[in-house]
Order: sequence, then C-alpha cells, then structure tokens
Amino acid sequence: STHSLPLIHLPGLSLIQMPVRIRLARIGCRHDPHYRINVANSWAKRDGRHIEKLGEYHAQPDQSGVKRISLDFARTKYWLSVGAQPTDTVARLLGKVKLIECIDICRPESFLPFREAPAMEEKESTGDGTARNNEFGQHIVVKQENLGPRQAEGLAQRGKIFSGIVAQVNGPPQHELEDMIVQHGGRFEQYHASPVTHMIATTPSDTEIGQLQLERLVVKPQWITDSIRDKRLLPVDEYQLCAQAHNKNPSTLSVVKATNKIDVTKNENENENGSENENETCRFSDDFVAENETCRFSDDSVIEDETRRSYDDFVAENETCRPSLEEAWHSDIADSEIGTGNPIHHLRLTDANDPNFLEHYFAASRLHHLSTWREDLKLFAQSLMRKRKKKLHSGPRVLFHVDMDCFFASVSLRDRQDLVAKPVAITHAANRQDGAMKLKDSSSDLASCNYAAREFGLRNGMYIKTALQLCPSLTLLPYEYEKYQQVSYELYRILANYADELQAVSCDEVFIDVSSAFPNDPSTVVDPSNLAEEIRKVIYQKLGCNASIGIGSNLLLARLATKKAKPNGQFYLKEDMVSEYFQTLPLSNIPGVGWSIERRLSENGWKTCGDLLSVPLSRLRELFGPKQGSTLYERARGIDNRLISESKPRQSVGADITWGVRFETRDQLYDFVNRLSVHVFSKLEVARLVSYKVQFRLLRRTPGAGEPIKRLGHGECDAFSKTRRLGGGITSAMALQEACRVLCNSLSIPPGEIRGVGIFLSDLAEKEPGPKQTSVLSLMEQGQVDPIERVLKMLGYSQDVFDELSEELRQEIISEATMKRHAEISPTKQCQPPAKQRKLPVKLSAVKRETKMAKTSIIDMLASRPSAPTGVPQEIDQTVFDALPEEIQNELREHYRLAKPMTHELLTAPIADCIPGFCGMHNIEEIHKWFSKRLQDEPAAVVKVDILDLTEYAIQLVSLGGFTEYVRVVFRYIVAIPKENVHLLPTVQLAVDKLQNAFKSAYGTSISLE
DNA sequence: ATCCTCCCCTAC
DNA sequence: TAAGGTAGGGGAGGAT
Ligand SMILES: Nc1ccn([C@H]2C[C@H](O)[C@@H](COP(=O)(O)OP(=O)(O)OP(=O)(O)O)O2)c(=O)n1
Ligand SMILES: [Mg+2]
Ligand SMILES: [Mg+2]
Repeated sequence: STHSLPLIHLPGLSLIQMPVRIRLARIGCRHDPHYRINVANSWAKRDGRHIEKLGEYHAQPDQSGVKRISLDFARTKYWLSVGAQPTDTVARLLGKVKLIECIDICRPESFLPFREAPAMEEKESTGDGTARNNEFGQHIVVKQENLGPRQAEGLAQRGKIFSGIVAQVNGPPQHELEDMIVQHGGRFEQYHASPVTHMIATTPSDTEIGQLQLERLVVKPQWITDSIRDKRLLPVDEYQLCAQAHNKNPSTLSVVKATNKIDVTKNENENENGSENENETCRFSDDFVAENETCRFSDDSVIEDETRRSYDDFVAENETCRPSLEEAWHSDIADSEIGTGNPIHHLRLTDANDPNFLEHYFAASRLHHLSTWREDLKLFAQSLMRKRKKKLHSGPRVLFHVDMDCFFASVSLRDRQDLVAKPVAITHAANRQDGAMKLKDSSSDLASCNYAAREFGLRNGMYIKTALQLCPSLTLLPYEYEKYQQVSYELYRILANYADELQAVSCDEVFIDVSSAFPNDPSTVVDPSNLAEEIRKVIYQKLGCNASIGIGSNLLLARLATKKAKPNGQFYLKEDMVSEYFQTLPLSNIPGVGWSIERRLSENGWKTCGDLLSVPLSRLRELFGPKQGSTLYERARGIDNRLISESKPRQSVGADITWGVRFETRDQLYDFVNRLSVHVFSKLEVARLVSYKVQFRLLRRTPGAGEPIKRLGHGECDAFSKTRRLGGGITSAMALQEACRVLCNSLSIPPGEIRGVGIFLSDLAEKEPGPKQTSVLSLMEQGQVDPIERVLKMLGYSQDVFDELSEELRQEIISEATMKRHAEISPTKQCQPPAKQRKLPVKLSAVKRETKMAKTSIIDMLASRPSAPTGVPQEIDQTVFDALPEEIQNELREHYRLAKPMTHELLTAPIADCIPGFCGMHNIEEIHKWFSKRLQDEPAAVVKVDILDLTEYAIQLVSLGGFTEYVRVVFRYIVAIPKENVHLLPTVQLAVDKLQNAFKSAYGTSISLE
C-alpha cells in the first residue's frame, strides 16, 4: 500500500532532489553519545523534527566492546525505495548491515553487533566524535523511484491522532514523547518562543523555562500516551497540569466582555459614517489633506519656542474649547469608564499602554519582522560577499531576481503536504479559538497565500474577511517566524555561491549578478535558464520551498520577469522582447508605481507603458518632478541604469507604531514615548551608530473620520512631525526621551486623538568613526591582526574589548602588534623583538582604565582562575604568555594575584540553575568562553537560544536587584556579538529589547553600555 | 543652486 | 480580537 502514494507534479524537479534524508540525530549526553537514525526533511535542523525514527546507533562500545545499532529494516527499506537519501554516515552504517543490498532480514528493532565505528566526520555528528579513517566509504547508489517528494506518507500510515497539534515537550522523557507526537500526526517545537497549541510537562516548574507560557495549555505526558492507547485525541481537561494556566479567571473574562461592549458601540458609530474601506491603498488617509492645513494645531497656536511650552499649558488653554468635544467616540470611552468605575486600560493587555506592549507587538508583527530582517540581511549579504573574491567580468550583464513563491505559505506547507493543493493563507486569524462564524468578520491581514488560493482572487495584504468571501474553503495557518528567518538566511547563503554581486531585497527576495558564469563575448549565445534551473533546484532541495527566478539585463527586467516566471518557474525577459512586452504592460506593474502614482497617471489617460511612449520627458517631469518624471520615462521603455548592490550605508534608524495606540491621558502618551525611545536607542546601539537628528511623528485621527476598520488600527489619520538637531549627538536613551518629549509637546495633539507614534534618527555616523574601520577591520582583512588577537585572547577577550579602547591605545596596540608580526615573520629582525616588546604599550592598567568592560572582564578572568605553578593563569596559553614582554607578564601575574579578593563581590552572580546551558556559570568569563565555543560549533538557531537564555538569566538578575555592573557586562557582551556574527543580529536586537524592558521596569531607566 | 523641514509614497 | 513596520526616494516650498 505504501507504493500507491498519490503523485504530486513538480515541474522541473527530478527525483534525485527529493529532500528527504535518512540521517543521524544526536541524543544522549556528552559522555554517552548515541544517535537516532531518522527520516527527516533535508532542510530540518539536525536534531530537529523528523518524520520517522528508524532506529538507534550507539557510538560508544558497550562493556563487550560492541557498538550497537538498532534498525527497523522494513521501514528503512521502504524509505530507501521511495528515494530517501541516507547521509554518508548512515549509508556506511546501512552498508555495514547490508541493508543497502536489501537482504531479507526484516526484524524490526533488532540489535546487531557492530565492531567498528564508521567515521563520524559529517556535519550531523558534530558532537564529540573525532574523525577517523573511513573504512566503509563506498559510495551507495540508492534506487530512485518515481515518487517525488511525498515524504510524509510514511507518517500517514500511523493515523493522525495529533493532527493539528503543535506541542512543546518540557519534561522527560522528552524525545520519546516527541516521537510519539510526530508518529501520530502531530508536531513539536523546540524553542520557547515558538507558537504551540499544547505544552507537555510533568511539573509546573517545567513550564517556567521561558516566561511566555503563562497563557498556554499545559498538559501532562499521560495525555499523549492515553490518546495513543485509545487511538483518539482525548479531551485535555483531565490532563491539564494547572487549570489556571489556561483558563482565564472570571474577573478577566468579565472585563473582556465590558470591553467588547464598548467596541460594539463604536462599531455601530462606525457603520454610519464608515468611510474607511479595505481597498484603500494609502494607509493613513483616503483623501489628501489640504496643504497648509496638515499642521493646523501648531500653526494655529502661537508657539515659537517649543521648549518653553508644555503640553500642560496646551491642555489648560484648550480645556474650555476642546476641539474633540464633537468627536463622540472619545467621550464615549471616558463616559463608560466613569460610569462603570472600571479603568479599562488597566486590564486590557493589547494596547500600547501595556508596559510590555512593544515586546509582544513586535513578536507578533509580520511587518516588523519583514523590516528588521531586511536590514539584517543587508548586512549579512555584505558579510557573505566580503568573503568571496571579487570576479571581474566585462561581458554582458546577466541579473537574476530570485523570489520565493508565496514565501510564508510555502514554509508552512512543507510540513503540511496534505494542504498543498488546497487554498491556504498565513494569518493571525488562524490562532483564533472561536468558530469559523466570527472569522468571516476578521480584520486580520492575510500575509501570504498559496497559488491555489490566488485562483480565487486572494492576494497578500487582504483582510481575512474579504479572503473568506472570495474563498470560503480557505485554510488558515499561523505565522512561523523562526522558520521564515532560517529559510531566509539559508537562501542568502545558497545564492552567494552563485553571485558576483548580491543585493538584498527582502527575506524572500534577492538580486544576484551572475554575468561571470557566461562568456565575455556577446556574440556567443548562452541560455542563462539552465543556471536558473539549477539554482532553483538547489533551493528546493535545501529549503523545501520553491523559488522563481526572473532573468534580465537590468534590475527592472529581471524583476518584471519574475512576475511572469511565477509560480515555480523562470523567465528570461530578453531585451529584444521589451517593446512588445511593454506595450501592454500596465504601468502599475512597474516597481515604484503604486496606488498614488498609478492614479495620477491614469488621470492623464495613461494606463500602460505603451501609453507613455508618446509622452515627452518634459511633460512627465512637469507632472511628477524631475527625478520621478525621468524615472517613469525610462522605466516605461525598459531602461534601468541602477547598478546592483549600489547601496549607501544606513541613513536612518527608527520605529513606528500605528497599531494599538489608544491614550487617555498625557502620562500614558509620555510613558509610551519613553518606551519607544528606549527601543529606538537600543537599535542605534546595536547598529553601532550615533545620531544627531531626531524626527518625532504622531498620527492623528482625521477629524470626523469613522472608526478604524481594523481592530485597534489607526484608521484615517493625518501625520504630523517635528525634527530636532542635537549638536552633541543623542548620547543616551534618556536624552532621546527628552528630545521626543519636547517634540511631542510642540506637536500639541490631544492624547485621545493619537493613533500612531514614530521616532526616527538620522544624521548617522559610525559610533567609533574612522580609526575603527581603517585600523581594525582593514588590518583584519589583510590578515595582519593575529598578534593583536593573541594579545587580546590572552586577556580573555577578542575584538569587542579592543573596540572599547581609546583611539590612541588601539593605535598603539595595532602598530606594536604589526611590528611584532613583522618581527616574527622576518628572521633578520630576530634581534629586535626585545626592544619592541619593551615598548609594547598594552598595559593592563591602561586597558582597564579605558573601559569598564575590559576592566571587569580581565579582572574577573583573573579572579576566577586558580593559580598555576608559574603564576600563569591556566587558561592562558603558556607559549603566548612566554612570548609576551616581561613587563606584561609581571603585570598579569600581579593582577592575577591581587584581583580575586577585590572583585569577587562585584563580579560574581548567583548561579543560573534554571537556565539550560548556563548551569554552574556565574561569571562573565565562563559565559564568554561558552559562547565563543558555541558560536564556533553550533548552528545559528542553537546559539540563538543560548543568547535568549543568557538574556533570561540577566533578566532574572535584574529582577533580583543588584548585580547591575554584572548585568551591564553581560549586556555589553550581547551587544558585541553581531559584530563578528552578523547573522545573529535579529536575536541580539530581540534580546537587548527584552533586557531593556526588564531593566526599565526594575529601575525605571534603561541600562547603558557605559 | 543647494539645503532644510515636513511631508508623501513605495516595497516587502 | 489583533499585532497597519520601516528605510529610502523624493517633492514642495521656504531659507540660505
Ligand atoms: N502585504 C504583504 C506582502 C508580503 N508579506 C510577507 C509574506 C510574504 O510571503 C513575504 C514575501 O512577499 P512576496 O511579495 O514575495 O509575496 P509571496 O512570497 O508571499 O508571494 P509571491 O509568490 O508573489 O512572491 O512577505 C506580508 O506579510 N504582507
Ligand atoms: Mg515571494
Ligand atoms: Mg518577495
């Protein structure tokens, strides 16, 4: 029966790419490594989710010196027969037990003696496995049958008790429970942050690992086992660990009701004027606001000096003639509150007055993710391309525009093969508990829908209620941000292998220049489609999702070609096709032509690119301005002179919240502005930039506008902004808060009217301008930095400490280290080192004076290590130590002796027992060492959890009180991580935000680097 | 001319 | 319930 699987047609994909692997997953502890032999999607993490377990392999010999392997022969044969690819190691194991030749032993779970370990050098077994000679390295050819990637069918045979269940297992026996869940149709998540439907735990403490589980359904493991026993999904009631955790208490419920009541009233009001419609493309307003009226509040008043006029003054003056009196709904809120005596905002957790609003909001916001990923990926792309040597190519340009098909939907559908052919959409509405009845009113956004859904007219960005009208059978799936991010970074890595140049566009979209893959001679005709095909195959194989590729000789053509290529295809828009292709191409298809410009064009009767051919350039410039006019003129003709990856460094850093903003008092507004300031300043710090200019913006509900169509949305609004330059730069979060408060006051908008708040910093400069770039980075690129590294390593730190030093000190270190290196290299200078070394100015005292980070970390390192016989700290490489000038050696020894009693109190903190991975660690050096190793050994997804764990630990210290300096050291360490590991930027920003939040709620102020 | 401030628009 | 963010291009109109 396993061979009558339905076929899925996947054009252009040969079977060899079936992305199902048979591979090892490491389980067991450090000293008893053993491995599970799993069937898994090739894009899954090594120890992550698998489709089916086939057996186990014990790398350590047992007492009788035998290494044991257990294997379900029948299932293994089945998987091989449908094209699952064993990894090399597994192939060797299978070869050893002769399964590859399909011997007819079919004893499930049988143990076989296995005397020699195969080599364990492949990626999946990073553990402690030492590479050995590979005696079993014969290549195995696995029979490919005509089945395509229907890998999950094996699982279908087991029934789907847990279909739709996403569990996070916290207590033991974790792996076994996860296995059971997967084998019966469910899924599990490893990370605290991931959305799950059920948490499985034996004791309440198991759920305290993260702090986000408060609202989750927590059930005992028995629920799993009993459900499997009864072959059906049992109700959770009797298995809930702690009913409180899931059921809201009655008082909360009643408040929710009260809130709804008000919403109903508001909705009724809205239905009468109901001016906002969903098809509006302009986010803030339907109509253009008359010029010179946009700032009427500040214009009407006689404010000259913004700093001298407080908001209080404004309110006092306007108390008697409040412009908002006519705006009924605002009074409604105030009235109901007074009437019930029930301060709603205290209990309504979803709006901006919740102190944790930003954290929760950002965690859930797709557009926030999209934006931050884009910035991070720009840097990641740079770092990827820096490592590749530049190829020069003078032949014709060949540009690929690579874009994942229905990205969010595709990622989710990897694990839901049953849904691929059905219409599917990714949306927050998928998390709704209540029935489908209410979904048809949902104003939740549709982020991404698959192509089956698009046949019904569904489009990204629609409201769910609209989508359901067009397609009642639509399946809704929730966001899975972790996965999108992982796929994005992997996509970039893959494409960097093919690219001469690479330009990040978004998390699912990249331009690459692949010209050098083709001959210089323009007369030779080579079809770039083959290369595109190959890249798409690799993407599918590695990521399990389809990409489409547009090919063109400039960015515009490549971009337009992608539209035609989709889905799951490629298209070469050759230059000789341009005139025909563009004649009928709607102008709205030109990137940069959106809703507004399209309308202005159509007002002149221009709809297609062909229509613009007869319009003189001068006319277009007259109508649209010099730049936009010229651009339109060129784009309509297929002309695009932009160069790929020609991007300036970042020009601005900001944050903009236009959802959930509902203030009733001035203090609420200020509190929120303060929290947003902290966030923006920490973004600036993580980006290692300084800024000299603040722009503050408020969205004000347009007078007379109806209620927003989107729940807690901004509705129809006008935007008001003020800018302020700070000569000395914005030096702290508090300075930013002050600046924002001033600007906020000068805008003079009643809090109840505000629907959005934005803070944007510009006039940016590198935090340590000049020297940092020219010295450290360039030296590192030239490979001249090793002596510095040795010195710094010896000090227990690397680049991050170095960058904290003053310019002079760094310069000295560099010059000395460079000379030292030359001395080492050149034998003729052997006589010189003593003199040089004597001058080496890397004095610990100077270093310590310069930075607290260096001070604390060095002293801490010294304090935390017992003395070696020579007086050399054990962790310092003796040869490195010996190579140091005597002066430094002495200084090290001296500090080593002195430091311990002095600093113990300051620099040790309670052991973080509750944080996995940090057990027993209580000083920064241990943590640093741990991270250095993890950064080297572990994939980003794992280090990411480490960082979040460390953050949790720091947050616990904060809530304990005290340990401020220690937390600061941890904070600085975290902030420094992305400098060498750009791919961790998203995590670090998240961690920093969390830490800042915790610090602020404990101490009322954010923590600073200094 | 060029810069500055306050916007608007666009893309994902 | 719902999570409508953000960086960059650019225009209008005033100041320099
Ligand atoms: N209004 C939008 C547009 C996009 N996205 C997110 C979800 C998309 O999956 C992702 C990529 O955007 P694309 O424009 O590339 O759209 P898709 O990849 O979903 O579909 P397509 O096949 O058209 O590229 O960005 C979003 O959340 N909201
Ligand atoms: Mg896409
Ligand atoms: Mg895209």
